[in-house]
Amino acid sequence: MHAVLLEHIQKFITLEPSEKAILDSSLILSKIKKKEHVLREGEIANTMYFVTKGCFRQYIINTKGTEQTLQFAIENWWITDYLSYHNHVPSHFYIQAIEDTEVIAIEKKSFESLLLQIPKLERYFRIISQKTFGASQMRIKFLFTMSAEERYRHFKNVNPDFVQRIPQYMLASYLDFSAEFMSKIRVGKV
Amino acid sequence: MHAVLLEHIQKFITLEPSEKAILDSSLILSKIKKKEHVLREGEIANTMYFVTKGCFRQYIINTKGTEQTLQFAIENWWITDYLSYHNHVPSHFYIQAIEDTEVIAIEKKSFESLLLQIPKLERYFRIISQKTFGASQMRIKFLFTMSAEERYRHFKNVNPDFVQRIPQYMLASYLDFSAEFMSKIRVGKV
DNA sequence: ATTGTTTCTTGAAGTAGTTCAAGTTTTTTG
DNA sequence: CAAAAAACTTGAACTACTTCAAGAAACAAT
Repeated sequence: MHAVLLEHIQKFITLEPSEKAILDSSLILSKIKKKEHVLREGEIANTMYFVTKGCFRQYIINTKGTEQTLQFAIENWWITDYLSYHNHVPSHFYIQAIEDTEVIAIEKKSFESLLLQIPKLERYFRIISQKTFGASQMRIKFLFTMSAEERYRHFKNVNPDFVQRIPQYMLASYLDFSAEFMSKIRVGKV
Repeated sequence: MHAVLLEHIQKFITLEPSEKAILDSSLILSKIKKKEHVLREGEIANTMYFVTKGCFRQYIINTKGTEQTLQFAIENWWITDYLSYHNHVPSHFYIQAIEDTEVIAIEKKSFESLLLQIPKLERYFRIISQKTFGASQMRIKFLFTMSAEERYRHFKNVNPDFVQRIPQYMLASYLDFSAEFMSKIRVGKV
């Protein structure tokens, strides 16, 4: 039923049939329409989302009133504001669907009870969050060492399909330059 | 014996006396002299470090030959290159002591066997790596939204003692501006 | 104490990117 | 298929930072 998540989990741990059944019965698939938010600045994040189809983005609104995307979450990614989630503090971020998106949403309460029922899941989440942090380190490395154009070319090489799929101004802000500069890079006027 | 780590772990999970004993017997404290490296670019990270005293930094050498610090690890922080660690690929980073430093170093093998003996530790590492990732998201937010001077003032407000403790050029690169510009910010010539 | 090494400072010149404002194209929606 | 909304483009003026080169200060080691 929740085949996508189950497969992802089983890349890292092995589940008994009984555990799969528990998982299956405690997860709810939910559909989020394009442009809908699942988290806004100031709210406390108490849900984790696993994207099975579509795409979320995490963004902020800066002092100039411009949106800046900090992260995308496509198929097979978990997303939430972990700091708000763990520390019960208001979030600095918005999380929004940028396409019609299907997710498995888990509330903190059900998440904790799921971990009690299937302690092995702690391992799964431990491994993926360590890897996610590792990816975030690489992201900072790229931001520090590459020019705007290099960041764009590199991102496009690694994610050719994804680049086609999203508004270019969102990608520009994710790569930390302006929408106008993105336009110039793409035309080659830089 | 390894009181610092034990305390840190017990902020998140509760250990039985027997589990504490296992932990205690399987951990080794090690001392790293100032400027010594525990990881170099190209090597595969297969050790995790928990800093009990002193300070590590993770850095790269950019195309101009300048060192750029991506992260500091002080007391109570775990550090390694998680991407290299999990994927068995050569690291992009250096990890170096910037003071005489005491760490608990755990090799991948002993780490895995420790997790088998005390599965509860999965939970501990799950929680701290989620929080660490959360912190990394905030770091990217600050890099995106604040000017160089704002980043410096903010960092100094949050970590007044730490700023005193490290070479300013390392902090400059961590905040993503040049050592010269740091100097000008501090004097107020900007 | 003296020498070498590391870190910090200063100013002048340069540049990779931003900002603004306006127009154009593409996509979405009733 | 119109009309509205969203996304993209363009050029000109600007600026927050970098780079370079050289000297000064602080620190460490014999």
